[in-house]
Amino acid sequence: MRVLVVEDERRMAAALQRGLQAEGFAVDLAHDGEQGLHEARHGDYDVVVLDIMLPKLSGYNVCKQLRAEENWVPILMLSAKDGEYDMADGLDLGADDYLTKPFSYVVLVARLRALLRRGANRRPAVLEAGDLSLDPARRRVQRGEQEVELTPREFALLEYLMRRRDEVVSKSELLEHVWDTFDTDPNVVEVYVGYLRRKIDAPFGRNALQTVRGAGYRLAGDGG
Amino acid sequence: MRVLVVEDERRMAAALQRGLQAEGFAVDLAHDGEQGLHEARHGDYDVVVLDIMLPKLSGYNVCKQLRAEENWVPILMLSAKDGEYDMADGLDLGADDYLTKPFSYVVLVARLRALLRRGANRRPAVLEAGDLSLDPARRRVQRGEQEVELTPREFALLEYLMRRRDEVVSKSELLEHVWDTFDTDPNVVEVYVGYLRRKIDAPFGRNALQTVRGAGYRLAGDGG
DNA sequence: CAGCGTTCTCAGCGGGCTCTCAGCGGGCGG
DNA sequence: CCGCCCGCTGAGAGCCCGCTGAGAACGCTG
Repeated sequence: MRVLVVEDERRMAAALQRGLQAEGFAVDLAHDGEQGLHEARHGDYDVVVLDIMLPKLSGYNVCKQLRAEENWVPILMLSAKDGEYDMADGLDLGADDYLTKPFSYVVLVARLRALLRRGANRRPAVLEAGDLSLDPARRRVQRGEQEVELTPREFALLEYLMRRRDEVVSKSELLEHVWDTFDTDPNVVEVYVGYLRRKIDAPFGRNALQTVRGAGYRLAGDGG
Repeated sequence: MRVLVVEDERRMAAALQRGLQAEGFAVDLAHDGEQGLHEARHGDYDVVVLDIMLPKLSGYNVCKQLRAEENWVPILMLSAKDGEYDMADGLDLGADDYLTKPFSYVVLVARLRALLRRGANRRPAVLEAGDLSLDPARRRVQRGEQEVELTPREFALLEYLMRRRDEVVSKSELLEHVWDTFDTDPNVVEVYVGYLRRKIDAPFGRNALQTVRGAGYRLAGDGG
């Protein structure tokens, strides 16, 4: 199991490395946020231990950045007891667990194993675009706190557009991937886009579902 | 899988060659920047391992040059620990990954495989000419931070000109590739060039879309 | 069988987009 | 200096694209 430890305090980093190697992990170190982000991107790790207070780029931002890139490597965050960051924020940003310094190796190792066991790369179920969220597993759509009811076809259409958010998707692509046909009248897409707009945009005065004349539709990544 | 290793230190180069061959790669060597650039251009490699400190032409410049020529072969950069170049600059210039010396074969090979897996030749989605940018997937055009709205025909015309930036493109070529006809009145091209100028040049006091009397049009690579 | 929800078709309409045309201006050659 | 030709532009006609309301077909449930 490959572990990346991102920690600027040399003594702490070295201690973690020794301790984890003794537990049978392959441990690499990064000593600042930028380096940590880079290693996490390219190093193919099973789990990342990420200090919050780091030079150049905070652990907070490293985590945010990774998740924004759809990188779902499990992250365990470390924080000093009275850090300026609230750990709850860390979890909101996509960390999977956290520990407050000081902590014991035993606890750290136990948490790491728990993360690994829980199944790595469990990408969050929900797709998001601004305050618009869609949960494929639960088949739920929300605009902010407000739940929105969709028919199966509407749901499939929105899901596909959200997976490709910010891209322009042509009607023929939608027919192929949502309707599973290609020689149908594209008007049916227009009709369903209209239905969706009346449910997720119009009631909220928003404009997430944009028409790109002559090209297709685009779901705005910021939710309109 | 063909790998080009550009490295001036003979011993290091030979060691890399042996190590990578043992992993099943076909390895070619270049011993300075100029030679490396030449090989990378013509050798049809799947990935390039590029040292930064090189005689004649730095790896830094080799990378920059290749990207300027729209060559998107994956590049992994190597640097001495305290090199004068910041690795972040390397990534800005279009390298895909980097390693700091000393490194282990295991890590190098893992990174190479990651690069290859990630899908080589992932050309950047956006076309650029100075501060003018066009993103085909998102169907977006920007002059600096300002977004510009284009109709489908205007967009297609600008996309074609940007793909051939700095070249003079004749009206008949434009009719063929943008309008998909050849016996139409070329005046329609003049009309649309006029539309484009009013959207991407005039409001910004720029002059990207240049007329070459008797020959056609040229889109200035620096955005005018 | 009735009632309901969902999907899809159809036709009309409104407007943006495309293209044509004619007139004008300026560069260039004679 | 004159005239021609190339390219630019404003106006406008027609068309095509996308939106919408209505309703038919279908399946599911009670």
